[in-house]
Amino acid sequence: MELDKKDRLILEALQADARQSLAALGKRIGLSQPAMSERVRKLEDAGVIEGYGARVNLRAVGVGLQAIIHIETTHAHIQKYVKLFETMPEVLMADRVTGEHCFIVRCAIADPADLERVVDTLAAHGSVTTSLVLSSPVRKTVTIQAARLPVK
Amino acid sequence: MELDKKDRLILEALQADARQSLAALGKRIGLSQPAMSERVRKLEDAGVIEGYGARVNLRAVGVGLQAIIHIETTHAHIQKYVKLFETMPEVLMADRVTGEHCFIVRCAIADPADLERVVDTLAAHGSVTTSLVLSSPVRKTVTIQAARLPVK
DNA sequence: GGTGAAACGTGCCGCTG
DNA sequence: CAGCGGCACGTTTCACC
Repeated sequence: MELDKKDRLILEALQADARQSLAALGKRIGLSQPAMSERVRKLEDAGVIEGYGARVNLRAVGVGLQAIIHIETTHAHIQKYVKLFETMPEVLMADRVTGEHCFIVRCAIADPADLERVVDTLAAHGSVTTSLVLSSPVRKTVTIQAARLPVK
Repeated sequence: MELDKKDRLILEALQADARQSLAALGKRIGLSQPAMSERVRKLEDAGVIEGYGARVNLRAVGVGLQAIIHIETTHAHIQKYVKLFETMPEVLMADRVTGEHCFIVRCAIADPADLERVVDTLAAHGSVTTSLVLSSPVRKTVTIQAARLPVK
């Protein structure tokens, strides 16, 4: 789908606040409410907008810390890891990457015992290197998905 | 703020779809619409909900690839890097971490030339190690913020 | 829980390329 | 003539009491 200037403005505005009304959105962009409705629907149908999410403060749901864990393993274990990630609520994001590591995994950690458990679990089929997140100077909006909220 | 079971359900539901109506939300949770309205407002005021964002398909906005770049530098350059990140639209996320690296940075890349430019820029005050993202088996919802959408 | 106000979806018409 | 935006209407949803 081809995006024009107004589509980009709409995406910007919806990322800043996805719950604003179509009328407000229209006012900001310079379009009527029905026109906005139409454009947003098209962006959704074309898959440009994949959905809308709330940005939840992780500290408020008991996640005091995040860890970025690098995993090195052999090709034979790749699929096992993918399945493992899916069962772990602490795993916020897992990327398969090029380079000496196979996966880079971001985890939500409640406390040191939690971290230990996560590291031990992930070390099952490979070796792990753990970095703790001290601060996140840039964070262009990470939301964790509903079903995976770590249970407190 | 203390979250009860229903608050957690609300957070889940809003992360799955932030644009659903309060009435629909209430039906799902088992609360009246005014009660929902009140709860959501409190979650917002308490900072548990930090905002609402659209999840945008990065490919649709011209980002074909992501790279995770590790930066090693000396303490004197930390602040310079933070400022640098903020000026770079390609930087989606930057975390300061413990371990041998100082920063782990996730970048949105349009094409190889773009990657080269980003790497060169980031290598200004330290040394970088680049990993390309092949796939993201788990991605509990990353949205990039409006103002930083890479211009195509 | 109820009520006034605001938002949403739809159908129709006019403009423009 | 096709695509897109504006206007007006009925319906739903919201905020406040």
